[in-house]
Amino acid sequence: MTLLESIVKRKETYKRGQLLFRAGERFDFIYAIRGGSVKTSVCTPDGRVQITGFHIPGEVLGLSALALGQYSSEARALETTSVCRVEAARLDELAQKIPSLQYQMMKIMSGQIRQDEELMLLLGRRSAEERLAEYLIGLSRRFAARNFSPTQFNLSMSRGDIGNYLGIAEETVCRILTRFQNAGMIATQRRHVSLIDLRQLEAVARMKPAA
Amino acid sequence: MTLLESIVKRKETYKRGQLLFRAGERFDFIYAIRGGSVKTSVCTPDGRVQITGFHIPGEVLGLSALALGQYSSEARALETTSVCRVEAARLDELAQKIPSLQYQMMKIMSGQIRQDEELMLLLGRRSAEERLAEYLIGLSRRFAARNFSPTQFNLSMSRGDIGNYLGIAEETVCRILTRFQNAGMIATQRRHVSLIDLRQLEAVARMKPAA
DNA sequence: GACGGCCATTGATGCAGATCAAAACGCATC
DNA sequence: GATGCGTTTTGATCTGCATCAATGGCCGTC
Repeated sequence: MTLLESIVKRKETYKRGQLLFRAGERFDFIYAIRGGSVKTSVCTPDGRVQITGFHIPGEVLGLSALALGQYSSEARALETTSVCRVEAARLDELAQKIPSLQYQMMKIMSGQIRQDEELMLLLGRRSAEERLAEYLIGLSRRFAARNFSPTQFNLSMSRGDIGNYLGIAEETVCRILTRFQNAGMIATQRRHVSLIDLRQLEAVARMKPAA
Repeated sequence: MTLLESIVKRKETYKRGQLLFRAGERFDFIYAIRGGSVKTSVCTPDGRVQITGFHIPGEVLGLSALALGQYSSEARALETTSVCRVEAARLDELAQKIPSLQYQMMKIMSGQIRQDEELMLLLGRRSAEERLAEYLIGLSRRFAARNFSPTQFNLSMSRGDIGNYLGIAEETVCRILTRFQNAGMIATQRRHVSLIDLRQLEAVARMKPAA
């Protein structure tokens, strides 16, 4: 990633709500996020949408387009976001020059698959409370990894987005957040969240009898 | 894939229920399925399981292990299955000799990501009936691609497996299959399925108001 | 060919979470 | 600082599907 960045200097910024790419479009670029955040989503022919991920700086978007030469999902900025854009056509060239690049890309994709598997597990087998607890913990970890506070952060996505991502209704997200708050596990005010009792949150995320 | 097969001749066979690899194990091999079928699954610390895919001949397993050097999921034969096993350690060597190999692998992974996104859409946003209809249609397509009958086939997985994969209960799978049968869309007897009215099935898979 | 285990099917009941409805709040614009 | 819109929150009701329970069918084993 940092490697890519050092090679290709093409930067772009997107404002909240702007599209980076949409599903079906020709695969021209991969995107490395430098600042801000992005959501990716897929949709059914009849218009229902599933958000497949929220992406923060340091992550790479667009590689799933490789197989068919067109993007499989759409990507939209959640806030003002700056990216580093790399022409897909130049990737082959670059890979020739930098042998480790292809390996890096494979690692990224491999990691994406792993992450998707986790999400499937979440969507298929867990209660709404577990999903939300897991979600908050996951965010906390990701922020920690970027040297931000793991216990105090701002959500760049709406309750509706969170619900969609987790496969639950917007209202249920609110209700459960309230429940967590009453239990003294978190505090929220609008999009700002404080995780107060991470241990208890983890207990919620991992409880329930076996299947 | 065929490329791989031509290079590395290491073949193995597994009987119904045998493990190819399990989650957390060191990443030693990738597997190309030659005959039979395999299910892959991930699980929560507390033992709940989510099946992430059913795999048929021509498909490659294990690439998601690349990122962390260990398998993220487990793979188990659904019936007698023969595979072509390639040492992970040799992949780098091979990639040096055959430039297109890495590209092929990336394509496979990219395709896997795409497929996972579809499954997430399925798990997150669709009713049990739609899921099952979609599932049958998907199987039909895959069989057709391998020059098997797209309307008559045997399921190598149990109702329980199907339910787990689709995020619904075993009993619900049965009930809906019965419903489809009563509606004249399919006929089932035990693991043999005939798709009678594919058009109607497609209608079920894609209906319902938008979100 | 009878026993035992697994898988499939069907029925009855309960609940988590969707959906519908409406109020309260924050934020941007004028 | 009033207006209006999008977001969040809370309440009431409804329902799809899980869960519990029981029976029946198939297949392998002795």
